[in-house]
Amino acid sequence: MGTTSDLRFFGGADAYLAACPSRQILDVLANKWTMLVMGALADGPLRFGVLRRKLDGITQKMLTQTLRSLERDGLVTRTVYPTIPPRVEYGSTELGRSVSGLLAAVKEWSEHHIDTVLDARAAYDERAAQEVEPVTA
Amino acid sequence: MGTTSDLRFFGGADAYLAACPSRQILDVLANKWTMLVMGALADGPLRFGVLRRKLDGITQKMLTQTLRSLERDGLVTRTVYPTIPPRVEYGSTELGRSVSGLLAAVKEWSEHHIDTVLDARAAYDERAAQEVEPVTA
DNA sequence: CAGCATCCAATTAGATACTG
DNA sequence: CAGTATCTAATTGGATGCTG
Repeated sequence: MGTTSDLRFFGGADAYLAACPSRQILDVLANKWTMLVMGALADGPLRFGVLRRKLDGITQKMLTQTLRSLERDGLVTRTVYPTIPPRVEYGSTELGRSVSGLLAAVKEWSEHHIDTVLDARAAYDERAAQEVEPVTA
Repeated sequence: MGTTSDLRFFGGADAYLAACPSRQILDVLANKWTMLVMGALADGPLRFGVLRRKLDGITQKMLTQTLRSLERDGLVTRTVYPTIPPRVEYGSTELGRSVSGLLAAVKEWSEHHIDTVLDARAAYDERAAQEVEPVTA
């Protein structure tokens, strides 16, 4: 590791500190739609409409908003083909690909462990219910 | 891989589907405070007050709320020592440890790439500014 | 098709006061 | 110390209508 050109926070970024800029991008990444969008784009570029159908439940507003945010932060590219009707493709940048794997891992963990989580949740809720309502006998 | 006892969604969980339960835990994980809390607990148990000071900027309310949610989902343990004043320790469960590494990776990515992101953001904003205000000459 | 603008409902988060 | 409870401010998100 030689010298780098940008040392603003080199080696000093700490997301535990509220004022650290890394919190800004962590906020963007720590978002349900960001996780799913980056995961969907990891395999290659997709058109807006395809993305919207893939991310079941997302509204047009949220998808646009999420994509703009990711584009602004250099994680996603936006390519407009001036056809009629317009056609817009979104793809992952190299920077984006460097993080999409991490986000996909979280998504996959969720899919693999949801049953265990649901069991824990049910057990917790039942325990809580017994404590407030020890009446029955 | 033999048979498992819980097949509710075995092999079928898909976070892209709005109705898939995995979305529920993804929502919990895809949260700034969850990322930081799980990261902080990855190295070992911590007391409430220590956690609060470590996670700069978190309010007592948000910390309690986040910890309760993680405890409910089986990612975090809560141990109360009935001393005076009370002492409560939070630690990662085995399930929690299986995901905290993934979350820590996202946090670390943020710390390592924040400068690049900030540059991209500045460039994007400048471009946007020029487009609306081509006046100056 | 891929948006933007607007209005409004709902959720979330902060501040503050109080407790075992 | 480690909370709970409450009130309010701010943000988010959904629905709808319009446009190049």
